[in-house]
Amino acid sequence: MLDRAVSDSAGRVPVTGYDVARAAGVSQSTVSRALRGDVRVVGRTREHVLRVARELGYVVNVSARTLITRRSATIAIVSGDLRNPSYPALVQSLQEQFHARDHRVLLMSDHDEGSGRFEEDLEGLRGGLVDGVVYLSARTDSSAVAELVEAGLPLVVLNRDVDGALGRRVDRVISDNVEGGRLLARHLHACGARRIAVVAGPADNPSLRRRARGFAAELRRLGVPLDPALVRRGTVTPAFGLQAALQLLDVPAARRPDAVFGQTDYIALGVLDAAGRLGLRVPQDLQVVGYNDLDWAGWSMIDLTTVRQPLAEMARAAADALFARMADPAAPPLLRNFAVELVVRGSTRS
Amino acid sequence: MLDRAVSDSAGRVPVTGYDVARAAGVSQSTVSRALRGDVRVVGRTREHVLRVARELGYVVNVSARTLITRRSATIAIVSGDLRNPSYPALVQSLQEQFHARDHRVLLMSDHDEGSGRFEEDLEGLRGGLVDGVVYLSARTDSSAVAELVEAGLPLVVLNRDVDGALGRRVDRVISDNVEGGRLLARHLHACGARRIAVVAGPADNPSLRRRARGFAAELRRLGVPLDPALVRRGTVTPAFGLQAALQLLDVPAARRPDAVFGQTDYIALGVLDAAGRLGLRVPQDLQVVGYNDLDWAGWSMIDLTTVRQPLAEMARAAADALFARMADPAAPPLLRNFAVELVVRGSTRS
DNA sequence: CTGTTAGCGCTTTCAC
DNA sequence: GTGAAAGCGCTAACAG
Repeated sequence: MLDRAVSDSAGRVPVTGYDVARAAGVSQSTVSRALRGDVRVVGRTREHVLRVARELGYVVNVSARTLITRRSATIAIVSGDLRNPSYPALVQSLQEQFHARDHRVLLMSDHDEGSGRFEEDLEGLRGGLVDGVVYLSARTDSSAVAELVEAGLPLVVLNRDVDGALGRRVDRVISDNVEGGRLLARHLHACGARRIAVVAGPADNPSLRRRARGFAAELRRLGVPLDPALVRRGTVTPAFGLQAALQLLDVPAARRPDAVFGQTDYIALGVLDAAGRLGLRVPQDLQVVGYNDLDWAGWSMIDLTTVRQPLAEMARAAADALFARMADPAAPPLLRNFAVELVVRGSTRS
Repeated sequence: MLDRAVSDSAGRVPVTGYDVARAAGVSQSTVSRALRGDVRVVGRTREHVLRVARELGYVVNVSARTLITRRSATIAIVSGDLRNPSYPALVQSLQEQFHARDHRVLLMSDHDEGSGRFEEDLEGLRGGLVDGVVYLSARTDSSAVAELVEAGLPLVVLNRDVDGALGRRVDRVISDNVEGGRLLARHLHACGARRIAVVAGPADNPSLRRRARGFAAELRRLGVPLDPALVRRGTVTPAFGLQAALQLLDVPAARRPDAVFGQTDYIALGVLDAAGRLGLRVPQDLQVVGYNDLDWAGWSMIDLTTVRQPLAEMARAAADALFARMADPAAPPLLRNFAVELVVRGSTRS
């Protein structure tokens, strides 16, 4: 009886299938079969093997299994900074979806844009680390996505529009940002807003751009075209929303906007803050709308009119799409565009 | 020349080190060395190998490497539901810490408590899937932690007190909840509060329990002991905070509390909401304090007095502790207890 | 410096 | 129904 003394980084001596086989008096392949519930193993043998395995504290080695089956049962989620409140709900929903399908989730963050570290990580993804990728970061640079698709890795882009030729080749699960923008424009107009300002996020974010397009187009159609002088562009943060709104609103009443569209709830929050600081009552003196219907948009102290995307269903659809892609790499690219919903609250006159 | 036609689930034909070796006219082990930057490979050879590897699109197979090195360069983070705002910031910080140390992050959620699925997942962790675990869920049941430690897996518990014998055997990075409770009690008392209510979370959460202990002890010391009739216990949600506060506050003014301690900001939010609905002015008619200093506690519409934990430093300490544990499994258990800080805002009279 | 060789622990033919 | 044997792709001795 060989005395195996190999230990891993934690100093543990791993129990292998051979150890179980020896203790159970069967062959290692029978252990493997028994543990995977192979029908060919007769009941008595199987139960015996399982008991011995449990007694020895045997756990199957994931790497060895992955190496031979070529399936890691792991999905990568490439997310933006979780402190940005757009991401956690989506990541959690995805995690639940994949968990329910017996897959693990590797969390990747792209925060180090341009540093080269991210590109390095992507390489890992191609090394059999994961069976598929859900990409939900708003990273402006699509080359990462392109590279992964090129490498043949199943990939679904979630909640992020993709421009150009790539957009037509990759699976996408998105919501109707153009319509969302239209809904807000129509609502604000119906509430009497006529001098409307926009606090926008980065120009290279395709989702925000579509949102803006729908918003502007609808206002034009309604006869109150957007005044370019009332558009501010910056980051998706309350801080920028505050700063931009202070600029826009701290002017003589006659020239002051009567409504502000914050392109995300996070921005709109800063706008609400600015209104408070300037003593403007919402919605009497100023109407405010956001986008996303984050958790806190419904809290009574915020009470923000906004647009809701069906995040949970989108996560489910993304998981479905990814598994479909894994099952059939040659299938035509899929596009699911979910309808959005206007959520009217106290920040507009309704 | 053998024509290899094995393909993985995505239909890709993987390029192996042997393919590179053949194309470069060297041995496979030289390829391995060159790619890992082994000093023994001469410059000329190395560059040649690297170029060929790049041309062929070679990526090292992670499973094979893990199988032999017994290090997956992956850390598991066991988190609670990311929609609970306590978690995202911590998860993100940890992700950054491990990323900076060239480790990946496997995200595990414990949401399915008691379903058996979670236990199943833990088994995976023992199968060489990860090199270590950071446990930051508030799951009441510590058996999972115990099991992992028992199995010899390096594990650090972050931001969560652990009771009993286990607590003395496991590495912990926490903050001083007792002191945090004291700080709030002292502050409320100094602000004139005398009839103080508490909206508490689950009784089996050790962190909240310590927080409560410090709070109650300090009030007692100050001569205004907590009235048990003014304590409500429930879930860590604004909804419960609202409901509990409505009960506590919707009474004749003489019997009404003049301050409420929401054991987390998330609860305190519901308390603020209740105050608003009952027409109570904060802080004139009612003072409110929370705990955690979440992102939104500082927004002007919330403006909540609370206690701040140094989350980023705690995440760094947790990563340090975990790597130390991986390096020396026999080291004595570590306990890092971070100081907390009172953040005074507009919800108390200061 | 480079090549040869022996596994890591498992799944999966192929025999019996 | 079970066992023997052949690798999966890589790292790490050990030779030379």
